[in-house]
Amino acid sequence: MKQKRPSIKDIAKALNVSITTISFVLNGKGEERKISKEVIKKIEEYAEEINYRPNQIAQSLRTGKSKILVFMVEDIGNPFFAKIARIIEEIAYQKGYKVLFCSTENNDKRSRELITLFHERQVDGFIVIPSAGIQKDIENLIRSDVPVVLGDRYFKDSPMHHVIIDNYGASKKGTQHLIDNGFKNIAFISIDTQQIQMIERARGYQDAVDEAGLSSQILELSFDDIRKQKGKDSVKNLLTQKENIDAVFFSTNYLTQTALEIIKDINPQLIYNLGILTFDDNDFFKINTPSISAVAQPLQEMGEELMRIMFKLLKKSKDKETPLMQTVLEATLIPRDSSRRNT
Amino acid sequence: MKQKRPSIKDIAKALNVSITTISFVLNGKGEERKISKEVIKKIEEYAEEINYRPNQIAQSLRTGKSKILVFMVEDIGNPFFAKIARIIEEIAYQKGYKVLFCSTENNDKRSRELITLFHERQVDGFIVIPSAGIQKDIENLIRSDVPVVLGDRYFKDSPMHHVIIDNYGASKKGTQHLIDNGFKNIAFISIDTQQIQMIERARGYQDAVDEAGLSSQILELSFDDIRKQKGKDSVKNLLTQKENIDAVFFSTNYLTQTALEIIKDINPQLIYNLGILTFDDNDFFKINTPSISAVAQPLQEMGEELMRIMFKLLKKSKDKETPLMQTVLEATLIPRDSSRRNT
DNA sequence: TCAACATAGTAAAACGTTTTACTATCCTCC
DNA sequence: GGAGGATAGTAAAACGTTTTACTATGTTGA
Repeated sequence: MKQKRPSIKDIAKALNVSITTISFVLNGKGEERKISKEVIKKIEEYAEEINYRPNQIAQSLRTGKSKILVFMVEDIGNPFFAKIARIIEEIAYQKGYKVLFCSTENNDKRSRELITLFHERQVDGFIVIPSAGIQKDIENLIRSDVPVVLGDRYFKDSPMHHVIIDNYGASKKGTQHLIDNGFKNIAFISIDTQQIQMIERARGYQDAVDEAGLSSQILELSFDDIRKQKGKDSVKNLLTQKENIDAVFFSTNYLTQTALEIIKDINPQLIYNLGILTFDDNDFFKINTPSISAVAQPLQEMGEELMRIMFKLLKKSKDKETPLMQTVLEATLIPRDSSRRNT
Repeated sequence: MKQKRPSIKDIAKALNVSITTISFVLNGKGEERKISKEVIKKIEEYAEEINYRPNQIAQSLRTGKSKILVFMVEDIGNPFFAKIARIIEEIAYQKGYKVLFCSTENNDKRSRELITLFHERQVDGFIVIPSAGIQKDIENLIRSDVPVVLGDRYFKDSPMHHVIIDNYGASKKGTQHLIDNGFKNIAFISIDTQQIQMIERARGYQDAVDEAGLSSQILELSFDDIRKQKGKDSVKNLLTQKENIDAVFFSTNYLTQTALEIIKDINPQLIYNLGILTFDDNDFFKINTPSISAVAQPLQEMGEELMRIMFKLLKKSKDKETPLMQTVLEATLIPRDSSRRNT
């Protein structure tokens, strides 16, 4: 026999106390509301005994809060995002929040739909890795007083809370590392996007190369072409036609992944003669032969920082203005074999 | 000015119709309940016009359904699970369900807590990759009439709906592949666990080796030790002390990952002289030098099948018994360089 | 003595739905 | 002319909380 979960009403009946009193006591307002010690004790003990848990849905209906956060990423199957997700999940659960994950596929339309969907279902807050074209939608969201924190990227002319890394600096540092190791013709392979983080990375590369008096070579692939023949051909062209290229800096992890495949395809030996550096570390870069040097983003800190800001926003009282919280973290260069020049 | 979302009440007021009528119409029961065409039309048009969306929380409170599913995995940061998560997410959203992901860390206590947590918050269904010791908890869950589907593993003496692969067959086939390629001393490295899928994999290996008249060598690491020095030392011992071992079959992807690191550590050349085969494919195995042969699980089908069963369960009427749904899928052997014997 | 206040609670509305049970009006048929 | 049935709805309870406004009783102090 499946008996239903006890509700406040059941406690009320059993103890012959009013629902109100119980609610006050269980919400820790017993003292404040002048409920006597005995009654408080009686209620707490009984609640414990029957293992009472408030019905979250009823609470949500009444309070308008759902205790659910949503984490919108490009692709939850991408280890970079999956790892951050893991960290966020952990912190959220500790504070009694649950996290919904969803993949936007970097697609504005889909992102918009998801935002609407979750906004309607009244999630309490959004942690978003935004696709490039949803600035307006996010602005609307914020205007309707929903806590939003952006990660990894932001919108240039729209001040929002965010946690990013110093992409320009990291990229410049990475490029410099290649230069220091004696590479002279460094190509930068990136995504054809208006996303600020990619632009910054390209800028960092450009400046480093310029300052060293070297020539630059930027290849931008479209997000959709990457895994298709077209994308592969572009990379192939870059690496084979221009024979002078001696190192490649990839602006993001999934590019590297595809490119390594292509490089292997072109010529298995090529990888040993090419300097390789990638943004975003990955467990496998360490294992690869040669191991791949990376500019690693501080995932743990990013997750923690995103959540710190989110909880600040969740706690803030409606009336008083919250100051803009924008954190810029530093990436770490992890030099491995692939960026060593073998003479 | 933030205006609140329209509710049924607002429509009622605007159109001068009762709440009941509106609810019927919007739930498609207009005809059935003999509401006139004009009223139906009027209500539908107005709802459209003001972009009315029912409040899911109120619906949940009333109906007891939350339209939320939970997907419990070992670690959402593990690409194997992240990929399945992605597939499940996709299907769920299409049907108007959302998915909560959570990581159990293969820890019974944590799993139990999560089950309780979500059960209390009345999620509509559980898709679980169970840790070994939570059979009782899952049984309880099922007893209280919550749809549950297990993935990847199951409990031997407890009939539940599940989607698994033929681990024994896949493992045997993999081992056989190594044997066919001329390896004579194949070690099997696995996890020290009672989980059925691991036991089956070990059995497949054992049988294949036995049938070929070769000697077997099984190393079981504890889940906790894998990333610690202790685990590394064990693997190192196996590979260096017993000089006769010429191939290694890893029972799961994160083992392979750690092991490749260790192998590289011991001697960068070793990897070329060792046959390597792993369970679970990964984008990087293809890229690695040498590329790593894998026994790949059909992620897409697993996800689809899990959801197919879940929706069957969600739809079923309480009274009639659902037959046990247990799907066994086949894994695919992907031979790559690491299982080729270089003489 | 009685106004004022503190104490220890409680009743009832509200959140936004769904659903059961009801009603008012008209029509038909004998 | 009125019983019975169809038509086209509606009122109100219910889901389980939170919260506002209220009350009954006792205590104090001038």
